Amino acid sequence: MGRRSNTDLRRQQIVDALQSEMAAVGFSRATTKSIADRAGLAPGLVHYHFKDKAAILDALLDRLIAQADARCAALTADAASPLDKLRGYIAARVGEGAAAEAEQVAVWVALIADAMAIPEVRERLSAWLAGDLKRLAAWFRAAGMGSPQAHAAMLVAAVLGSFSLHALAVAGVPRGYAAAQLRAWLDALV
Amino acid sequence: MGRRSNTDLRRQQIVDALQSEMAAVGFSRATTKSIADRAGLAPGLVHYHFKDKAAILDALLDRLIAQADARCAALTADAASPLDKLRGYIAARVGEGAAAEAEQVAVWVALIADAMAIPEVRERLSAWLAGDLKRLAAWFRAAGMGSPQAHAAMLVAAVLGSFSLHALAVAGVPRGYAAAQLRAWLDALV
Amino acid sequence: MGRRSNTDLRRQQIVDALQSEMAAVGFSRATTKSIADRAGLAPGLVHYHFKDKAAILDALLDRLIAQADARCAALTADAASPLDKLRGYIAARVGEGAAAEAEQVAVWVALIADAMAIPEVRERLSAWLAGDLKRLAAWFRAAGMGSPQAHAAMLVAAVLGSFSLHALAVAGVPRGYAAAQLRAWLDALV
Amino acid sequence: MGRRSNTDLRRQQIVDALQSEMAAVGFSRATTKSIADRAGLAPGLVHYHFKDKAAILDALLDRLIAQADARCAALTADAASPLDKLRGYIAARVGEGAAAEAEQVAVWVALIADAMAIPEVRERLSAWLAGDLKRLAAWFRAAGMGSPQAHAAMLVAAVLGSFSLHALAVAGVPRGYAAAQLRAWLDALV
DNA sequence: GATGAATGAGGTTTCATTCAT
DNA sequence: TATGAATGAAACCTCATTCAT
Repeated sequence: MGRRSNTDLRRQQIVDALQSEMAAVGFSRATTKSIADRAGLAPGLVHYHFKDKAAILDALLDRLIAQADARCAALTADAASPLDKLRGYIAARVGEGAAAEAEQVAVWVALIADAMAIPEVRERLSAWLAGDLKRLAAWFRAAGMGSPQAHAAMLVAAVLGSFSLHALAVAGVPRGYAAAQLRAWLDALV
Repeated sequence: MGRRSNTDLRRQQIVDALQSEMAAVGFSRATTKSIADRAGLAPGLVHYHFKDKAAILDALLDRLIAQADARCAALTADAASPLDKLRGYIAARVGEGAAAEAEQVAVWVALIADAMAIPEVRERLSAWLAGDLKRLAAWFRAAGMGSPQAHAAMLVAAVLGSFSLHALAVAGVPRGYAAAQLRAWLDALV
Repeated sequence: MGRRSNTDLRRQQIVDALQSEMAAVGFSRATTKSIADRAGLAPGLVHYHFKDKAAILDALLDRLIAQADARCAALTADAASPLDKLRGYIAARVGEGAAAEAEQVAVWVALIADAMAIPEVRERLSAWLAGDLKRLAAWFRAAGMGSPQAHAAMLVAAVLGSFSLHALAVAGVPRGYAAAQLRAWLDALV
Repeated sequence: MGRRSNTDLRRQQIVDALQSEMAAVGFSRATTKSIADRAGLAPGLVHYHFKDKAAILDALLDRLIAQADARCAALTADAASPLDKLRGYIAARVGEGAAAEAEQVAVWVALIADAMAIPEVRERLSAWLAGDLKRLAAWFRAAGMGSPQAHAAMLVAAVLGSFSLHALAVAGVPRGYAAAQLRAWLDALV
């Protein structure tokens, strides 16, 4: 008896819709109605499944971080050396199809800007990146390089910056430059 | 003979205020009232001096680009070699006091995110960065390096990314890492 | 032969829940969901058993009036004199455990306020109180007192007011003052 | 230069409108639109002058309490004895034209019900009534009567209850019964 | 130029009610 | 009977913009 719950599906749809909206117009320009429309749902339903707009953003952040972590884990798992782990990280972040979808890249850029205005988001992103930084620094150290933290910061910065450049669709940016350049930089450091 | 016009002063105050607001909450969360308050002016006055909110953003963009260009010009003007010009660029963008003020950095990050949603802003930023890219590529080429466009893109990406990292206040980022790392990268390229 | 109907139980549960909600937040702030939650039922079930929110209120009013009447009847039934009937009324309304439960008192106060906005409720309450008034006036008259209607009105007013005072949790109100004071007032009238 | 402020006038109008709305339908049924309509103002203007609905209620409470206090002060000021002060209090609360306007009485009844659901309102009302109670008890004591607190509570309860009875428009309630009855009760106590 | 009130569209959220299962 | 998702109207509030003074 009773009705089967489809909450998980609906939540996914709504989070998908927010992701698209954020890529297109950012978080504060995304309206609950535009999200509902994009998801093909009635406006009220959005708030049936999420307390408020911020909760959808939260769920999206969960997902993006999980995806990024998974991708990174997959590409560093069977790395033989710290150096290979670093290569895996680069591939995970800016390699083929890494952020192949322009949408995902745009979302990250929007997210970073919004993070500054929404404390909770800022803290989550900041903490997550700090974790990446720490892990990268450890690998740089294990690979016998000096100033591992500076290298780690540079690497993360380059990744984030390549997202911005991509999102802005700047003319004159060669295809696949980021992965190639970062790998070359890494090799030069050894 | 009437009073002296103070239009320029007022416009500056308003643009200053928008800059602070954008650094704090981004463009779409900045309200005309919050801008007016921060400028110490009455709300109505904002629209006397600017057609609408977008016009203030336009003026801010004018100023930010002019400042960045001026700084870059100053630090590359008397560079003897292409390599020194590149060093000048790095210093201009991430050197001591370059964007020393957290506010300016935050504004750039916000601007990039907003750019994706406001076509006019996106085109201006994109065109401006494309210009930087072109100039940098020319210098890389003149310095005898291969794939100058890729190097230029990497350099710009690293700069933008260091802004994001700074704006997010990520823990574990060493002070002044960006300038040092980019200079070392440049030297290694030679 | 189907299952045994539990409609009556369900209706009771729902009315109970509305009573609690009204005591806590009043009728218009009580939502069908909050009522369902408190009753431990699914939201949809509320409207299966009641046409709409107003119908639950109606049922609650039925019950509250019936309880109050029953209590009054019990305490005046074997009164020997009109004066004893009046004493019974006082005991029924403000005596030990009369509205001992803060919840019931709060519900009455909320009900009276809502009555002003919901014509049907107002008419029912008004008619019911008019009946009380009439009965009380008859007893006052039978006890040989002048201006029986005024006495009756005073008595009812004092009862209702003591509910308000109780619901507001005003400091400095002695325990059990209402019954004591009203009995003394009655004795003084003789 | 500039525009003369009319904030005080507007705030009064808005508070007036809320008072009427509350008398008619209570606080939670009063909508910002209905308040604006009644005040003859545009909806947005309400929020220009008040942060939110609760702020209007706050201002209304300020005014109602001030009016009630003023009336009480006026009628007890030149009382020769504690007993006369008590008579003044009764006149102030339920005397001729005291709450002559049905609207004011209805507002008080609505307010008491809402008080239970809005902590801030409850505390203000509760504290204010506690103050009345204290003052009344002092007068009863000064008049040489026993259990002054109980008498004070009874008096306040009777007043509040007479408001409820009035608001409900119960049939069979004699005109002016409250003042007469309470005066008689007071005399009998001596 | 300057002030601050006024407007009204639109955004977020709530919720009574309906309905598919 | 029962469940819980779905709907859409309406409530509250925000804010860019206009306008009277």
